[in-house]
Amino acid sequence: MATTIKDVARAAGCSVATVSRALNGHDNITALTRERVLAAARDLRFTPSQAARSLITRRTDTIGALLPDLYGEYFSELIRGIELEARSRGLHLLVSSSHGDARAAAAALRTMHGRVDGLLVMSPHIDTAALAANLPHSLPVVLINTRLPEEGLSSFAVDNHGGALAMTRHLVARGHRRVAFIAGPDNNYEAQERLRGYRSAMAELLPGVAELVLAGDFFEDSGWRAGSEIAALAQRPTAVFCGNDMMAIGCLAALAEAGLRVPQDISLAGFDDIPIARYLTPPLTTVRVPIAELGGLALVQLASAVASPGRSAVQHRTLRAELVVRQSCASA
Amino acid sequence: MATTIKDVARAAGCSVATVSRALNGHDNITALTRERVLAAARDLRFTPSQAARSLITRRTDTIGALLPDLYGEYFSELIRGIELEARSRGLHLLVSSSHGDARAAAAALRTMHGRVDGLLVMSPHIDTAALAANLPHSLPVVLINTRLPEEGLSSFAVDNHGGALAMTRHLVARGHRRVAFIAGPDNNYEAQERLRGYRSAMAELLPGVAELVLAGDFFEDSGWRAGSEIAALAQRPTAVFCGNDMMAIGCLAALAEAGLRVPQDISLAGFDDIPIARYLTPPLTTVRVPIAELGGLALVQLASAVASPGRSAVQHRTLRAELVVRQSCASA
DNA sequence: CGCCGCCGTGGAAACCTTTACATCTTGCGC
DNA sequence: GCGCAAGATGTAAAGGTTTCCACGGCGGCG
Repeated sequence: MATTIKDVARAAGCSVATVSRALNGHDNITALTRERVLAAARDLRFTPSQAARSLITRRTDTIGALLPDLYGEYFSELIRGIELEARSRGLHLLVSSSHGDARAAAAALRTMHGRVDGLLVMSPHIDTAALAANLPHSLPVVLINTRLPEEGLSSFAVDNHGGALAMTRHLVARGHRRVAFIAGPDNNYEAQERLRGYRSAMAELLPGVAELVLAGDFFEDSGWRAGSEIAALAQRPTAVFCGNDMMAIGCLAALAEAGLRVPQDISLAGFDDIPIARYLTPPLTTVRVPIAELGGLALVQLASAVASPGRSAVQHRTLRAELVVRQSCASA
Repeated sequence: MATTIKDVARAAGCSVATVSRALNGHDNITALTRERVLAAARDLRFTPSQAARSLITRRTDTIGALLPDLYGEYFSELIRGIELEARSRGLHLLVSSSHGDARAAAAALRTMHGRVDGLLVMSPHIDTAALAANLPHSLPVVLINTRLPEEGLSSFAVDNHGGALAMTRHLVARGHRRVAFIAGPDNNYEAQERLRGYRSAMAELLPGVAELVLAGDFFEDSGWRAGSEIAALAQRPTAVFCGNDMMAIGCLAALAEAGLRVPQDISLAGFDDIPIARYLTPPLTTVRVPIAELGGLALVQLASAVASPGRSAVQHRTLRAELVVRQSCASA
């Protein structure tokens, strides 16, 4: 970055102001001058210092995404949706993961401040106090699947409760009475909502029938462990509803290993409809969550808030989660 | 960002220089003064303007990652490996995807310049001319799985050829003679190397036996299409080696749909060992590529180059790709 | 008891760009 | 042909931080 706008000005034989105007496509400039400047800039391989530029323009053309993790298909999809919209708007993407830790999230939030024009925050961790305390109030923020008492912030979420309700109803409607649920992390808002959906449906449709909830953490491994546990149960459930697809994948492997056929011996359902869900054997019955769309929508909202501060209305949207019936569930 | 270092100085009753020193942990400052400054900064919720800071320090504490895509388990793993190391070094991560287009990659490279201290570039697209022309020579760059004539750049790669060789040999050793290969994109360097490995092994071990190469693009869909094609073949191969795991997943689904059992009726192998490979039914025999490690190593090298420019030696490393035998392959 | 040196602090320059404002040129209308 | 307006270009300030240099005070050593 040895070459600055001054060098270009000297080479083109004009002032730095003219160079700036030529490079930024202002129109009050002669075609000839512009050409000379562009040529000089090209020759010198000049790229403006973003630091100096954003110091004066107060824009970074970058948005920050704070996600709980960057691992697995779910976040991969989310990032894809975000990046796609960001790219089409000429915005850069700064990613950071909090690893489920609210404190780490708060720290990341602080260091992002000043590097980005806006923030996309997904923090399903239920301890949102630290988060709220560190949300910059000078920056547009859009929340994704995050429960925050804060009012003034736009938020996009998925109807986790409704989705879990629908899936549980579906299983019960197909004759299952012993339906197990593999839960996500305790302190995770989305996991709680899905669990709540399962419980509502069970209480509603099968009053008196005991729930069966196994612990999990949204990763494959925990699904595998829960699956093994289920396979060894004396009173084995006829259907297993996993809190997300990743755990369903692990569970499926454990069930197969235990000699159980899905769906003939036991039905299996997931949640999220990650891209590979349809390619499992058997293809997984799950709840479709428009992950990429979720990220895209959030970015669009954020971009508009960044573009016209104060003029873009706060928006709360809950995306529908719809049942996707494939072949991993049979009638009991 | 209304509050600046001046405000803090006024509140703490000292000069901006002192505030700067206190905040940056310099030691030539009284404990009392430091405490006063920190308190003032906390009260005012002060965060330094990164733009101003990096304008003078010439550092952004950010590294850019230019990847072909952000989709799927492979890149998810790669990003995870990168982010983990970046986070532990206090570096931020700016991601961008080129969608396999060399021109887009070049453009992204240009706009990243000035926003980052160093660049991690993965561009398996074989048309590297545009890429090379746009690589900033003022910034440390580390290449991942990218073939570039450029000498002075550190690079990390995976032994795609060796891995494909080993897998093909494994299949032949188990008695397979009709081994199909589902290739990746034509213009992709990694895909080419894997194909070359398959061809070398076939020519070496089964001279005179025809190769069977089907087109693919590294995504599930293409694996599915190739799988359907294979299932319908009169002279059906006894083993299918997929250029990556994603296509293997698609292929597996297609084979199952056609009523073929894996591995009893047909063997299936993949490449990459993405996290879910072991959870497929049957667990996928594949070639383990240390994806996260690859990203991590590249970042470590880049970070050291950034920290001490000119002092860090150029490094070329090829990571071994090792066979992982699971249950998707049987003897012919 | 006096001087030297060190430590803590303040002032100001430097980083590089954008943009408001000033200045100059040129063309057009009267 | 002169004046005015509009358009092109230059000058300089501003943006917020870090750091070099200078300055003042205090302690230790002679």
